[in-house]
Amino acid sequence: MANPLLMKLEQFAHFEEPERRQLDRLLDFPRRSYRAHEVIVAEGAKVRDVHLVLSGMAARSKALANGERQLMAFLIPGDLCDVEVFILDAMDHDIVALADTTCVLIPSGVMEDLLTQSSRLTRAMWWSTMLDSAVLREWMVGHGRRGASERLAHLFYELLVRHRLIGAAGDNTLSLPMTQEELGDATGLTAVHVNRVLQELRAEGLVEWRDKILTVVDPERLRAAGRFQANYLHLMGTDGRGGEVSSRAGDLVSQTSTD
Amino acid sequence: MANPLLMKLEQFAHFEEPERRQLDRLLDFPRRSYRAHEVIVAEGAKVRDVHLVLSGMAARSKALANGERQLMAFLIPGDLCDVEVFILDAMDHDIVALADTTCVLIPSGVMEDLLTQSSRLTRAMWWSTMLDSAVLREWMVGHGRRGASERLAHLFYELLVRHRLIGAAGDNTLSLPMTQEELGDATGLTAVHVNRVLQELRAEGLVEWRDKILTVVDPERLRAAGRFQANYLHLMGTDGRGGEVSSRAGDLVSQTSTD
DNA sequence: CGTTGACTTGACGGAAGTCAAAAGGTGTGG
DNA sequence: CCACACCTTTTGACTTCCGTCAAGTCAACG
Repeated sequence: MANPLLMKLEQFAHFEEPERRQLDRLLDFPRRSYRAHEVIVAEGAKVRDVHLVLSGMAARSKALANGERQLMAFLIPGDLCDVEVFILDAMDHDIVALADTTCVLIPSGVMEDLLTQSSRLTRAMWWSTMLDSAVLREWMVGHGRRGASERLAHLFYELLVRHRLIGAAGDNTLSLPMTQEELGDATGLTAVHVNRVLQELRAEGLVEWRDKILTVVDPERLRAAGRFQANYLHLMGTDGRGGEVSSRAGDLVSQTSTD
Repeated sequence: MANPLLMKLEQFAHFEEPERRQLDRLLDFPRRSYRAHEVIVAEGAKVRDVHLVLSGMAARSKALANGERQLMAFLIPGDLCDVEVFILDAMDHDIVALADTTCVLIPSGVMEDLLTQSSRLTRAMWWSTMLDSAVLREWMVGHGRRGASERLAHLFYELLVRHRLIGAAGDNTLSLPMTQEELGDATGLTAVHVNRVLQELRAEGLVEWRDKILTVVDPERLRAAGRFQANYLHLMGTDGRGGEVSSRAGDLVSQTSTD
C-alpha cells in the first residue's frame, strides 16, 4: 500500500530517501481495526500510542449532554488522530470510526522522540497539526457565514482535494462512507435538511453519491457553489515550489477569483 | 505590568526562576500599538516577528468575498497571534485589533529557537497553540449545535475564565471592547439578533455590559445558560496538580454535572 | 418475511435574518 | 457651544431558512 502519510506530508516538504524510509517504518507498528461507529480514542484518554488512519474514515466528535453531537473534522488515511494528547494531557473529544477503519498505533515513545527532535520530520508533523487547525478555522467560517448548500458543497470539495493529495480520488470519485445524519452532525444541520440539500446538489448536476461513493460531476461548479478558496489548505503546488502536489490536485486549487 | 504570558502558561506547568526570567525577557522586545480596527497581521503575510498581545483585544478574522466576515478567536493579553506562520509559511487569515491594542514583537529568530529547542518553555508554547485549537473546536460545537443565547452565554463565560487566568477579571468584570456587530461576527449571528439576545441575558440578570465593560452578574447561571463545560480549556487547577490556577479560576470550572 | 436502519417526503413551526427607521452617543470643526 | 456627521444600539414588521414531527419507501439481512 502507498504511504498516505508520506503523500500528505509531501505537500509540505520534499523528503530524501532516509526520511522516506523513516516514514515508511512508522507503518510497520502494530495495527488495529475498528468497526463503524466504534470509538477509537475516547474523551478523557491520556497519553498512549498515537493513532494514524490507514484506511476507512474517522471523525473528531464532541457529544453534548442532550445526546446531540458535533463532528469537528474528518480523518482520512494519512491523518493523525491524537497528537495533541501529548501536550494537552487528555483528549477533550472522541475519535470515532465512521466506517470500518484501520489505524497504525505508533508507540508513544517513538512519537515523543519525533516531536522533540529538530528534524524535517518533526516540522512536518507540526505542519500536519497546524493544518488541522487551519481546516477547522475554515469550517468555522462555513458554520457562521455559509448556508446549508454552500456548507455541503464546500465540504465535498475539500474532501475531494484532500483525497487527491493522498492519491485516493484520481477520477473525481472518493469514498464517503457515512450516513446523511453524520454529514449533518459535521455541518451543523439535521439529517432531514441534509437530505433535501443533497437532492438539490444532485439535481444541479454537481455531485452523485451512491453506495458510499461520492462522485464530483462538475468540480468547478461545485467549487463555486461552496465558495471554496484553497489557500487555507496551504498547498505548495501552485506557487512553483513543488511539482508533486500540483500534479495531484493542481487543477482543483487554481485561484480563479471570478466568483 | 504583570506578565500575562507567564500567568497563562502557568496553567500548564510550574516555572522556576530562570524560566520566569526568560519569559519576562520576551516582553522587553520592541512594542507596537494598533488602533481599533487596524490590521495587525494580514492574510498572506509571511514569517516575520511574532506578535504577542500585551493589552487590548484582537481577533482572528476571515473575510469573505461578499464583505461578510467570521471571527474565529479572540486574542487577549498573553495570547500569541501568529506562531503558525512559522510552520505554514503564510497566514491564512487576518489578525485585527478590536480595540486599541499593544503587542510585543518577538524577533523571528528568537521564536525559531524557542520552537526548536527541547525545553519546558518550548512545550509550553506548543501547549498554547494546541489550546487555541481546543477552543476553536468548542466554538464549532457552539456554532453547530447551540442556539444564539447559549452561544453568547458560552462565549462570555469563556472570556471570564480566560481573563481570570491572566489576572484580569478579579471581580467578575472584564474589558469587552467591541461592538455588537463584532460579537455577531464571532458567533455567526447578525448584529440585530445579538442585540435582542443581549437584552434577554440582561433581563435575566446574567450579565451587564456598559462602556465596554462586561459584568458577569450571576456566573453560575451564565455557565448553565451556555451549557459550559470547562474541560476543553485543559486547566489543571481542579485535579490537584496546581494551586495557582485554581486560586484564580477554580470556582468557575468546578464540574457540576447538574445541568 | 418481518425487522431494522437509511433515505425520502410533506406539513408545519420557529429561530434567526432582513429591511427600515428611530434613538442615543461621540468626536470634529465651525 | 452648537451643528453636523457618523457610528452604535434599539425597535418593529416581515421573511426565510432550517428544524420538527410524522409518515412512508426502500434495501439489507437474519
